[in-house]
Amino acid sequence: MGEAKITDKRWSIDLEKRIQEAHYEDEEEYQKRYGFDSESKKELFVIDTPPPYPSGTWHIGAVAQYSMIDVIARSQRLMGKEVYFPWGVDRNGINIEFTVEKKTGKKMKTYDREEFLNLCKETIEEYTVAMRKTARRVGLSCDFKNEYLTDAANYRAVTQSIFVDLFKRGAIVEDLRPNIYDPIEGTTIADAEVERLSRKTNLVDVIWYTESGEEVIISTTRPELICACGVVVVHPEDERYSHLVGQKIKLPLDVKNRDNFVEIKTHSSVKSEFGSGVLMVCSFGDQNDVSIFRELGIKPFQAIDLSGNMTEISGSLTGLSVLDARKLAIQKLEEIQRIKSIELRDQEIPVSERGKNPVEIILLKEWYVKQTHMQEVISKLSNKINFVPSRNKQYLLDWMENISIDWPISRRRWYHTEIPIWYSEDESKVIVPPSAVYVQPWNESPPSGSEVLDRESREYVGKYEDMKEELGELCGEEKVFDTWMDSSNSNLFVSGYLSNPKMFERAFPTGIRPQGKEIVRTWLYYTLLKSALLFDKPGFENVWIDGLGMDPWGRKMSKSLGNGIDADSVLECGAGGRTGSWKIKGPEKSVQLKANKIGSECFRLWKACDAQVGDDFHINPEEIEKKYFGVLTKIFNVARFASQFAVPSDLDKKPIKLSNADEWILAEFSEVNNTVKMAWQKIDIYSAAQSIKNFATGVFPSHWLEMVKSRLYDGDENTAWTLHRIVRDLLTIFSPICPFFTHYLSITLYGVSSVDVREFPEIPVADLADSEKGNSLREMTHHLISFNSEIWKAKKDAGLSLNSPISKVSIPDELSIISDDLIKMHKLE
RNA sequence: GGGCCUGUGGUCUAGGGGUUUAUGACGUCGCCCUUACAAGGCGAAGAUCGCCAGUUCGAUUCUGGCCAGGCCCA
Repeated sequence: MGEAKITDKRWSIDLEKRIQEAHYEDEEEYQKRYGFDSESKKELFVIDTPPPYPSGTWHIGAVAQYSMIDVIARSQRLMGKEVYFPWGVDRNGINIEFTVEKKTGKKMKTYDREEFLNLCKETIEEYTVAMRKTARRVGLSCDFKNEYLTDAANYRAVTQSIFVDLFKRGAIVEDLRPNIYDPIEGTTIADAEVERLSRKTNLVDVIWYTESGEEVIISTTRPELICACGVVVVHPEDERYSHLVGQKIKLPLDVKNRDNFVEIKTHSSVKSEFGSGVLMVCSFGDQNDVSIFRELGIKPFQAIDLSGNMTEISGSLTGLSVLDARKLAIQKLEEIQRIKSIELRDQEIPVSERGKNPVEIILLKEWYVKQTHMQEVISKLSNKINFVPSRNKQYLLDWMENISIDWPISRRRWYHTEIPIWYSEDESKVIVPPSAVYVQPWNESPPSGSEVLDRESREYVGKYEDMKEELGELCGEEKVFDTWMDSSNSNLFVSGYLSNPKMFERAFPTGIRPQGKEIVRTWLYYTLLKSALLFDKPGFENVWIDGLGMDPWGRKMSKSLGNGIDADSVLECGAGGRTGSWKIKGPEKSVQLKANKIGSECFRLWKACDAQVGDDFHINPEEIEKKYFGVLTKIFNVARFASQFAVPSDLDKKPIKLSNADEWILAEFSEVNNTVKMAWQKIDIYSAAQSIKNFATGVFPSHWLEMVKSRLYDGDENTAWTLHRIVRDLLTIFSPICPFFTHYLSITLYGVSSVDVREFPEIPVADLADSEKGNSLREMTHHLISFNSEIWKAKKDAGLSLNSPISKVSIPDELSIISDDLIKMHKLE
């Protein structure tokens, strides 16, 4: 026995930060530790890290989830796999465009396109820096050196190449479909940009006649859209009209190039009490019209053109603006005595956020990925994927059930990946770039190696270089991709698609997709769709779907509720002696939460132990500290205690003769070890964490250590071997959860870091693992626990201190083989 | 508004028609202090397993409805 090698009295946040900083400082060593070798002979395990979107603050729930992804990465390394844990940042999209618009007070389309892109890039870079810092602070073992950015050329090139590939195969089509459009600004807008304004509008009751001559009143605020009416609907339970269902009804105004009769059908969205209870459905008066057209499978008419004027089908209204057309339509209906009444009403009309212009839903030519035919295929392929937890697969299946239209992938925005296509002057041919080359068609000509394809048949026509002259003046596509188009090939990108075919061969399907349940319908689904379209394979071997971080009462954290908790404040709580305090709005009143020390290790331990994967979890810093910092203290002290005894020279070689007590604890530990190994295999963090915690803070220190203390003090080398062997391996199997904590202890005690172990430890006690002998030893455990309790209680009842002798105690038969140790432990006489 | 997921002491969790007077942990409350330990020990309180019906000899467990929270869609 000597001086304790571990001199710190306890784990502290300052110590944690020191270790962490050293860990990340030496890049070479870091790379050696966590880098990825695609040519390794080991099994490759690629993690499709969810690239976070930098938007200022990183949600603590997401950080918690990320720390668990790190646990997965580290545990798989420990299991001997070659793990690629990439670090990516998602930077495409409307979010950053909005941020820049807000910051500068200038709308995107008032900028020069290139200038705006540069502004976005600069701004997003600022946010990215903060995110990288938090990623390290929570201890992620990502490959930071090879950071990928979704707005970088190499990433966007993959998105574009996949587009070209799918386009050639006919899996991507152009089509006219409804979009929200601001006719004054001349741009598509997203749902998020629509505002509602109250205005006075005329509600016109128009008289229609059915084919059998029956009069039907239909109320509308949009009489100019009668020409785009595709169907007239009534509520299925409205008895007043049930006899009309199935009949045809004549449009009351003249139209051109279309049938002037439409059918009367039923739809549950009709409000019978509104007006006459009969609704004309036009393409497109509002979003409800869109969904009725879609549901009933009716082909929409294009009544309004890109400049907001009426198209040919409106007959005599052609060329008029929407407002003028409405006036004329009313006038014409009056002339033919088809107006029963006109009432001025308040109405909420959708306008564009920017121009306050009434928006229209119009048909626009956009790009779509065909997906309706793929549902069965994806469903079958997903049966080959292991979902953790399995029940969360249901989110995916339910979503796929509901898919009825193709996936629109084009957007009229800027800070996104460009759709890589040019059109020939006569629009009959398209030019696409070669694979793995990033292009900006709005800004440049096709690069060398581009191909010319027939726009309709997609057949190869020739090389761009050879055909330059005959193609005429090219028109580069100005539209960009929906950002899910980028995100949905993250697994391909990180698995080496295009960049490393040899690796891709081995690494795809990607090892695991970890993600939150809220984006199963987008990220997961679209990724599986692409993997299915491109390779007819499932995208992943495993999909790990976690719940979301909630406030201490289980509510969503949001700015408006004032119940958010900043991730950095929890990770830094306790650093430099600074405590943490959070003022949070509870359901009734504001609550002040306080904690002295948390840090990354405690935070990770909490998430691993406290929240089963898949369900939403409550985040309360006070509880994180109260429940889990003590666990760290306990394990720290076990290690500190062990550190005063010399480490036997060969921990791998079991001493020839071990005492019964030592064999017993080794039998217990080998079972824990097995449980943990199985748990890591099944990506079951919770079970691994629980069994490590229970052993390390329970039976190991309280019962075994107490029992063999005197032998340790007496210099029993075999017991010292048992002690160190268990402590060392315990730190190793614990290292995925608390890497810096275990790194520090293991380096100090054994000179080897537990985070560097690349083979799951096997306790050299095969005869004690899954054997009769082992079982009978483990059978002893509960007898021992209750016997110890009895003695401690007896001493307490007798008013004796625990280290004073006690007499007249008989050791139960079950414990006879360790009676010597028990006598010493309790000073039995 | 629609679909889906979840609902076990204050918190997290095990279980899954009767051996259940419901598992374990943390927290809480007493009492005591022992040489790694502000996770030391002993003890106590605390749950009609969200609510209501149904199936059944029997339901926390199965079915349906409702309620609450969550996610997504509109």
